[in-house]
Amino acid sequence: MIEIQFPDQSVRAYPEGVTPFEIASSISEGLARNVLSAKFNGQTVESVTPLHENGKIQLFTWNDQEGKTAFWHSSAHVLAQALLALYPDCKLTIGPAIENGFYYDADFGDYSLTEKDLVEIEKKFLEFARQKFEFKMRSATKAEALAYYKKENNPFKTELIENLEDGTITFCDHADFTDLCRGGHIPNTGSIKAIKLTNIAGAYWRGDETKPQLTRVYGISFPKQKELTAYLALVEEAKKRDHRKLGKELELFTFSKRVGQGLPLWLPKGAALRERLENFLKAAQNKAGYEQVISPHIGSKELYMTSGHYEKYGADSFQPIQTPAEGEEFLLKPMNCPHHCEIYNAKPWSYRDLPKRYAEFGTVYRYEQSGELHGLTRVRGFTQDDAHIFCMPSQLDEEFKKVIDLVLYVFGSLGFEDFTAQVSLRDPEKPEKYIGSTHNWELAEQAIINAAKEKNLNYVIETGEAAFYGPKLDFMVKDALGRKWQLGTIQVDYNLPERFDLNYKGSDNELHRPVMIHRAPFGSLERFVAILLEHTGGNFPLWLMPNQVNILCVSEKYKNYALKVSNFLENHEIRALLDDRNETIGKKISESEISKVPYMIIIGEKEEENNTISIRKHSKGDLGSFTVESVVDLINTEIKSSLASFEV
RNA sequence: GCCGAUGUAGCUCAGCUGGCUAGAGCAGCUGAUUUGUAAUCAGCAGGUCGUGGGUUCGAGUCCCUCCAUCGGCUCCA
Repeated sequence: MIEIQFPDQSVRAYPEGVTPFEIASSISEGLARNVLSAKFNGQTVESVTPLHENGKIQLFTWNDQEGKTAFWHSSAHVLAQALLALYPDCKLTIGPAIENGFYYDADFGDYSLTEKDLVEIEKKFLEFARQKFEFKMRSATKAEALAYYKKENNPFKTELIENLEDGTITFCDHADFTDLCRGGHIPNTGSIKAIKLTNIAGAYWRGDETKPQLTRVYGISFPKQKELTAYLALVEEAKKRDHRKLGKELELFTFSKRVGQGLPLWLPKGAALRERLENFLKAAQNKAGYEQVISPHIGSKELYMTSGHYEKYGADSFQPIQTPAEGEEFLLKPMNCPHHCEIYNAKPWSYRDLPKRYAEFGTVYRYEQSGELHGLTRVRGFTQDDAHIFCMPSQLDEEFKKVIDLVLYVFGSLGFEDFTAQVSLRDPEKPEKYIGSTHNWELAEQAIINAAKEKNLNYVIETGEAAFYGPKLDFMVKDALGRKWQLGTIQVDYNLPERFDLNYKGSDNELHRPVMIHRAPFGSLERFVAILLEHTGGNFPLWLMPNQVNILCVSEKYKNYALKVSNFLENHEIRALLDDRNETIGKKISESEISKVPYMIIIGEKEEENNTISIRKHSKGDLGSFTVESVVDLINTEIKSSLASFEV
């Protein structure tokens, strides 16, 4: 007998060789039916793996992420089986579970798979799934594994196996299909009741641009048809919050083929919104001791050679502009840091002057590959809410934490709660990607980790994600469709001060090197507005709204009174628009609701007589009759309550 | 940049396997209506069917080029 401990700490005895599935059956028939995967002593095991020692068991169902992962991982096996059945010459590579579903990469040779083919593949998939094939793991020696895929003439699998240690290689069989696999399956294919192959894409073998491109088939599967239907409805709903769609509908920004791809044009409402964001941050930065600076949109090529950016990105950038007579070379400014270094260098500094905090809403231009452009989230010209802090090494920790406070204030005031902090460190295996001494990198990485810990950030560490000159703390958020984007960023940099020979006179009367912090709470105004649009669905916080109030006249007769109301609001700094068109009140309300204006003031005979107004709240309906003064209070109270407080 | 898909009026879309002057709703303009909490009625106007080429008696529809967009990959200072 062995002793099995459950997550609630209770312990039960089972015969040696018991499987997780049998354990589930011993608890309840329902659990046995629903159990999808299991962990034993923290290790993922098959639900049919016999257990031979005492240990802790965790059983997972569809309600657990682990259960879903096993479900989708197993679905990938069935997808591979279906692909091979329909396209016997295709070469399978890998197919993992992902956050929402799974994919499989395969080489179809000269055949190019299209969406029309997906229907057939789905059919084949379900045909296999229904047969309740069991997933069975088996070990193989390296020689056996290689022999199998040599016979299959599959160079991709062969390459994978070459890199594996002999003795650790396992296969998973179901039906007559077999695949190289580490494990983690559901008991059998029968529980996969619904499948949707969502799209086809190209993907490079092993994620390497220089290697062959494979065809990737994405899919998602469910234990019930109903859940697939609900999922697809959810995706449709999310598409309505797409910032590209809302930006057009709300007249915030546009693009023009003639201006050029990836170059956003801000329409009046969008520009005003953006300006409010800028003013909001400027006010906080003033409080926090920042000074505004301004730098030009181009800079001499030499500037970026000094900073090291030219060497790193020069070849893949917009190419230098040359002056007609002298042949001098200038680059469109791709980042503000080198300019700010030269601003720092404009005069000598004492340690008493530090930290210096230079802020600029700096518009920069970067050549992004055409296939990379995406609405406002990835563009070729954008404005960073940039600032560079030059401080003594002893001030670094405190300055870094102050920046975190500022970022949290910005996120708080805009209702962003759903973000993760990502500590991006260098990849120790690829030192050639980075500049600067190991010692400085270690200092900087430690400073960031300390600050993240001390500020109680919920952070994850990603190696290999650092900038080439230093590690970063990035604030990541998801868009409507769950894609991750970086918004705020804070970066520690020992390298640019070195390259620009920045210094200050210390108390010892010697010259010392300052440390530099790059930071941008929004990241870029473009991306920030995009994500804000998707998070709010266009219902921005009231203080940001292009129009806060629509004044709607029941008929043109009440225009004069409406004008008085309009002027009153304007004098109280409320953004109100008067709709005195010859249209029915129903139509005006409908249009106002569609344009998401937060408040409507309705003015007719009653209101004019009693010197009142009636208020309707967007998506809520009629609030009743009020004085004009009370509207101002209502709006100001709402604005105050939505803004976080910022103390320095 | 790579793989795949898409491109018809300002917007959202219809136009079947190629066949008369390319349609609708919304928005716009004109007129009537002066309206009470999500769309008043009528009329008018609006398109070289993304671009350039080709096939054909005939192309919005088929083929190719380029451009842009969308979904991924790669990249992201």
